[in-house]
Amino acid sequence: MLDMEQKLKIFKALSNETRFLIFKNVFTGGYACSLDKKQPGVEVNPIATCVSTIAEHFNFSLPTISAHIKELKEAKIITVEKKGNKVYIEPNIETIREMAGCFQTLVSNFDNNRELFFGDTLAVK
Amino acid sequence: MLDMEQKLKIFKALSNETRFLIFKNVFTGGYACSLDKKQPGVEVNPIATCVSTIAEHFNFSLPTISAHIKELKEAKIITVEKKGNKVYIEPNIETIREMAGCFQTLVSNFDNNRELFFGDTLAVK
DNA sequence: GCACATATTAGCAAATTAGCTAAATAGCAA
DNA sequence: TTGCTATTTAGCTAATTTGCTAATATGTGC
Repeated sequence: MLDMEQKLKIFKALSNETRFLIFKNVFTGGYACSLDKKQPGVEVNPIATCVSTIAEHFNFSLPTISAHIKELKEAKIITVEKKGNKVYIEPNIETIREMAGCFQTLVSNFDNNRELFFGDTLAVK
Repeated sequence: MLDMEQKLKIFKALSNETRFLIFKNVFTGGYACSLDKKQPGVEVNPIATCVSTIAEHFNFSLPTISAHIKELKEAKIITVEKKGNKVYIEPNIETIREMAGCFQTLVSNFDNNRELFFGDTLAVK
């Protein structure tokens, strides 16, 4: 279970547009690591990518993107794995699964309380 | 569907501890409006509360809490309704339902892609 | 070793956020 | 009207965040 401190980190990490876009692309596999194109034999998760590849997609400096990635890592939204002189970034789906569960629990409890109190159900639009 | 701008607002609103605690208490009905205790006949949602009642639970000034509530309102996490000279705060469950859906979609797509690619399923811990 | 590629760290400036008090607004009620 | 309650706005300071460049690892390959 995610404690409050961890949830706050996750919300903060995802509240910045640049970090949100990195998150989006890491999770939906929007990038391929340009280095892997040059070294097709290297064994990595096919949706992993690396810092400089992500940075190519933004008009920000590499250190800036590196710092954003660090924050996503500390929020446990992504994991990083160093191979050679590259750092591969991978989605941490378990954290997202937990977030889905937290929000869903809130919704279920709310609907259930409503039914208990009012004896009705709230129509979902 | 929540667009990116709206999602960023929601994440930012929930990234601050004070706002997170207000959110938590509004959604789980932790508070009763002290004013309603004095006027038991008034017709309000039983889990609604008002700004000064929420502020009683924090060691911050009323204007500070008011500003936090405004940010939760602009993120559409809560709704506010003015009745007389009081502002009642209610949870906006639809936004939370959408968030649950967004995270769940991400998880489902991820698991599905994994199955398509690797032919396996990821055990949920 | 030397050059090159990848990434992080350090140090700085600008912008934003989060808190405060005082003042203003708005509704209720004597 | 006057006073009281509830809330917001204005103006301010301190802290945090987000960006940069320059410098510093760290790993690869000649």
